[in-house]
Amino acid sequence: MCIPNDETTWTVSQLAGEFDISTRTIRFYEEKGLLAPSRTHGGHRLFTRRDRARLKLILRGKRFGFSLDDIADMIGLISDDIDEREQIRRTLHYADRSLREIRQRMAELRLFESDILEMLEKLTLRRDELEQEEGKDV
Amino acid sequence: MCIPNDETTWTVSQLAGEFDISTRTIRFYEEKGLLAPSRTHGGHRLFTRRDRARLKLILRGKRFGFSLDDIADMIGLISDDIDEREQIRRTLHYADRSLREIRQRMAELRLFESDILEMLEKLTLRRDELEQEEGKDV
DNA sequence: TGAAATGTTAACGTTAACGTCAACTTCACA
DNA sequence: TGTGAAGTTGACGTTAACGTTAACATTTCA
Repeated sequence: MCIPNDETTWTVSQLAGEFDISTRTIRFYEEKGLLAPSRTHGGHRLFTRRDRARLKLILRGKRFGFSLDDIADMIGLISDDIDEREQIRRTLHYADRSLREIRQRMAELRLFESDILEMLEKLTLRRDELEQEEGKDV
Repeated sequence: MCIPNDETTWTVSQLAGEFDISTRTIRFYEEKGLLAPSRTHGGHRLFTRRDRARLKLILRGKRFGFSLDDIADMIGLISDDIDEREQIRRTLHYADRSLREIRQRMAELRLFESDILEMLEKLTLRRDELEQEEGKDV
């Protein structure tokens, strides 16, 4: 009746290897409340498919210049002291903001692209100009 | 014969105000070689339309998580110790790389968007589920 | 089963990107 | 022409995001 639960798990170093970051980085994200992996009996971290997806999101956010605090807002901080409905409400709220932010960045990225293209064009022209001069001079 | 040169200039605080950054930030960018405004007789910085465009590019790059060193590569550091052709060659080289990088980010941004959308959808479902339960319980 | 690999927390170190004085100079304008 | 606003260069302070080391515990596998 239920979709069979995928019980695959990962260790810190496995995830660190996969995403090319240090284990320290992952632990740091947990310190900041961005991750909350479960533990083995001995206390070792155990990452589920859900934790992995969250890490992926964090790293993606980082690549766009969002601070860890920004990202915490976006994905909804893990707070044990509020109930699930409130948690969902918060996350939905920030998800909405995030979407707008992302679309804004998308537009900016296009501007950035055209800036670079323009620069490229001008420099190419200037280069050709210099080559002309050289042709005469030398 | 030539396009009339637009001689508009700006002071540090004018640009700082326009882009909502501190004058210190602008000076810092100059220290790093990212900007090279001309000076008045007295030594005050004077920004041309070109300098302003460069600053805009720097800030745009920053918003995508590029470090100042990355950006320096992208727009071509200002080095007096090489000639213009070499300068242009370098800048063209990095501009090319930058374009690829930018397009890569664009694709990632779309992934980011769909991640958030997916999360939004799931949470909305879960919320509705919770509301159903509450309807029964209370 | 025992030892090498991998994990843990705690604490201090590092670096990029500025913020914040201080002491002084230049600019704009009444 | 003088005075307040704005600018200048040091120099040191701060913060986010980890790196690094130490001292110890747990896992894994021959």
